[in-house]
Amino acid sequence: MKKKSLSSFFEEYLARESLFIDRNVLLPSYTPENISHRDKEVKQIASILAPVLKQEKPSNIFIYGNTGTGKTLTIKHIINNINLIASDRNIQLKTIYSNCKLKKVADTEYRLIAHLSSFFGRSIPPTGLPTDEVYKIFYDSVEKEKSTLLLVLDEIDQLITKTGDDILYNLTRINEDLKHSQISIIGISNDTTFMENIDTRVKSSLSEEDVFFSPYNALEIQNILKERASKAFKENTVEPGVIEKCAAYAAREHGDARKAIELLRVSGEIAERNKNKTISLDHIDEAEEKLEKEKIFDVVKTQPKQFQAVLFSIISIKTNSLAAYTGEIYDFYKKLCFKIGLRPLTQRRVSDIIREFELMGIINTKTISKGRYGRTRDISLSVSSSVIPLTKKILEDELILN
DNA sequence: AGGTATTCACATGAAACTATTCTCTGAGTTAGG
DNA sequence: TAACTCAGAGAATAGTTTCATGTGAATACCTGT
Repeated sequence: MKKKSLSSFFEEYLARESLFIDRNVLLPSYTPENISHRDKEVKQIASILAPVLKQEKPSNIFIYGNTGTGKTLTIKHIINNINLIASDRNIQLKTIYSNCKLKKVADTEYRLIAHLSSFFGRSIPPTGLPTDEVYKIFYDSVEKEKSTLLLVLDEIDQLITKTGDDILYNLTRINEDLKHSQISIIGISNDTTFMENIDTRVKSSLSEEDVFFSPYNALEIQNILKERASKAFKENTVEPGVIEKCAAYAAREHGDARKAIELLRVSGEIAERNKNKTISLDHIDEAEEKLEKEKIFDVVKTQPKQFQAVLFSIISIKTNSLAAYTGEIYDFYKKLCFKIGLRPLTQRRVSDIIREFELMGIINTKTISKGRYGRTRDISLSVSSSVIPLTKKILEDELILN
């Protein structure tokens, strides 16, 4: 009986007409043919990089701007084009794109170099070797290649803040030693203030050229969305006002186009699942809520026990009183640990954990001084109150399950 | 009243420690010639 | 004697702890009026 209904469900699913032509167009991994509203930047970067086609070393570039302003997209687009021409004309050129945020791939000095070496077919063990050794392997493989190397380091700020600026220094120094090859570094950063606090020597060598990506305004996001929507959805499936609303949402988030596109995609998915023929404004609201829920549930479930315990403490205190301070949370947390048989961490560590939750965007904190009564952080939840009870429930389950 | 010094309750920073995972090396062992 | 095994040294890394220093403003304490 059940089997039958299930198969009929699939039948129906297949028979139903999809709203999408190509869902991939709305995924973050999609690279469009041409990039709108970034002509100036494309031209600028292209002219800086053009010398590689004459076997000359282009300047290092530092690209910065907020998330979702098309930095990665633009650079990938340009790199693709250069690669095409280079292979056409038989020009010795190798480009490597590496995202420094990816855990276990390129988020430390050792791993970054190991990762880069892997592009030359050298596999390097995840640990055990001295870092110098890894540098040597990298150096040798680059030297043997006898070509120009364009190195794109995305989210380079993450790498530098985590491991210090030696890497950049070492990389630029390797370049000086190379005889038959040369390396150009293209650093991409989401943090617009990042350049201010790194070593001046490194600074001047990395940012021989600067390119700034300003946030898209609402109108530009609308255009981008329209373009994507026309490729992703069938005709007349998007109700009027939908694009505008998505754009407005993203403009609120500092012109983050990625978010707008994601919102549109999820709206489409919801509409399709509800068997609606069109995507309406209500679907966007639903999508927005769904995205927020997913964000927090993901975090909650994947965090280690200690983090969960801290978050649970925050939520518990927050639901009982208006203000939550570090001290109270730590007390609650310690009792909680005792109850569930967890070894409590020091307050120092818990303080860091709280900070990390803030970085994840789950809570907001504000350091305040209560004068004679000390200094602390005022902690508030930054997720909508509708998801809190459920989050608390999930945390409870996770914690008790040991 | 007005000004200055204290003081609280943490924040923030740096260094050191712990545990885990992994490679490399070289001594000892084994099996075949 | 060559091949193999296996323990120990050395690395990288994540997650902490320990120690040290910093900090903003409500109060306590003066001072002179």
